[in-house]
Amino acid sequence: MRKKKATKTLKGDQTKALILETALEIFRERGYEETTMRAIAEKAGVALGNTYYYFRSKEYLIQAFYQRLHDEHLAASLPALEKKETLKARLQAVMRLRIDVMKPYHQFAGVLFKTAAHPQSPLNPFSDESDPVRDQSIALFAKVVEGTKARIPKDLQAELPYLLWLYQMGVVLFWIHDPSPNHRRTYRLIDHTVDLLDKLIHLASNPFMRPLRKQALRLVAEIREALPDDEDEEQKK
Amino acid sequence: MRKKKATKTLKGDQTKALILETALEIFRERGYEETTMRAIAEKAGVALGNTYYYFRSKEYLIQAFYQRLHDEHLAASLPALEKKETLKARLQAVMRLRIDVMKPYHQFAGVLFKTAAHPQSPLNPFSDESDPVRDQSIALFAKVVEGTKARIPKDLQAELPYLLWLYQMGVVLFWIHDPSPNHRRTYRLIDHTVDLLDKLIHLASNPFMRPLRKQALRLVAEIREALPDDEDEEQKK
DNA sequence: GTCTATAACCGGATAGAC
DNA sequence: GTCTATCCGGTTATAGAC
Repeated sequence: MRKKKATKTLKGDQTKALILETALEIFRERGYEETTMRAIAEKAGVALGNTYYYFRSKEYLIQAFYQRLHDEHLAASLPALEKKETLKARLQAVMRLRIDVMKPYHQFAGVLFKTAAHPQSPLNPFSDESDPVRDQSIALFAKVVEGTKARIPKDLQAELPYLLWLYQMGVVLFWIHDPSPNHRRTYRLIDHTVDLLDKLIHLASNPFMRPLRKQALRLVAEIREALPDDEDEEQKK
Repeated sequence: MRKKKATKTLKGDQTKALILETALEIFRERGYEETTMRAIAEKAGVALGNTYYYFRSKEYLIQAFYQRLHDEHLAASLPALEKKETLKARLQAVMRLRIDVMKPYHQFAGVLFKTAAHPQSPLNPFSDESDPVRDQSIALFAKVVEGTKARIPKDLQAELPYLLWLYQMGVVLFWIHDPSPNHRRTYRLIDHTVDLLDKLIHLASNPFMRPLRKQALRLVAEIREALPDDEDEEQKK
């Protein structure tokens, strides 16, 4: 009995993985909109209905993709972080790796933000605590901050990972719109903004800035707390 | 001959307006996704094909809505600006009016951001110079800045309207996710961020901050210049 | 140039049999 | 868990009327 269940789960996992791989493959080739669920099913050798058995909608394929992106990003970042000491170098490395990892999906990635910005979407990065990717991603930035010797005030240090995650979203948004060859502009943007952010963080850490910093951080905390749940409003669908 | 053409155009405009009104009405009631093109046509008393004659797709209805939002916002802002002198008061008034104007469309507005964030969408506020709404919207913030006596350095003054427009987008994004009754949280967010922004602008205007300010503004200029055209990459569709 | 009516296509999603 | 059949709605096409 136990055995049987185990095998079945395994088989299910395999099919699910197969469908996801196939989908991502076609997404890379043709983009998201141009890829039909029927095409995915056919190429994966399963029935249309079966893809819906594993992924409730086409959008859920993106969610799975999201998780995988993070896994790759994390795997690439950890060794890089071991070699860097300063906040600036660590942040720059992690941000650049994010783009490296996403590179093969540039044209497909536009859809990411499209659905991510939709409050009612399961992909919305702000709500849906059910979605752990966001927290994992913020945790990565916590690692970036923790590993430095920089003397950052506690209050700022606490919110910094979240703020850097937001910053990352901004950079990705830029990257999606960046048509320059090899995404040169995005890499340049990262270098410049990291430099600037580093300076700003040090400026904000100055005791002279304490009142302003406190006010700004209170605001950030408010925003964080306000956002996570909008599930209540619209129960339907 | 001339007469005829004029009359016909007029009639066309009326029909177009009728379709848009009807669409917005149903959008307000049922939301965007739940509103079918067939329902719009039926309620407006026109044939399905006719709605496509005036609006190339369902998304283009949103674009028209966008323009109308701005018109209303502008009309509400101008008189308000005449009564305010300080940058802080002017900015606060304009931001609050933005939410006032959008209020009836709260649940529908989620789609705005969804499509707006998509690089390939005609609604993307960054590309598509064909879309004049963005420039008009930035121009409104230019008015907000110009009308004050605050001694803001020229370089910052030049970019400030754009930056405030970005800030507005952030606030709207927050509002879309804000389920609090009467959007109280969004109004509070506006009050707090306006206060903070006011302080930051004055801080950035300090001669002591000149190098950092210059660096930040160079960055902003770079971003502005990089974004506006991604039409080239994807010609298809 | 504006509009109707109707049918058809296409692709996301669902139902229900096996 | 997998399949086939079907629905539903955005979109297109056609053919013709004012």
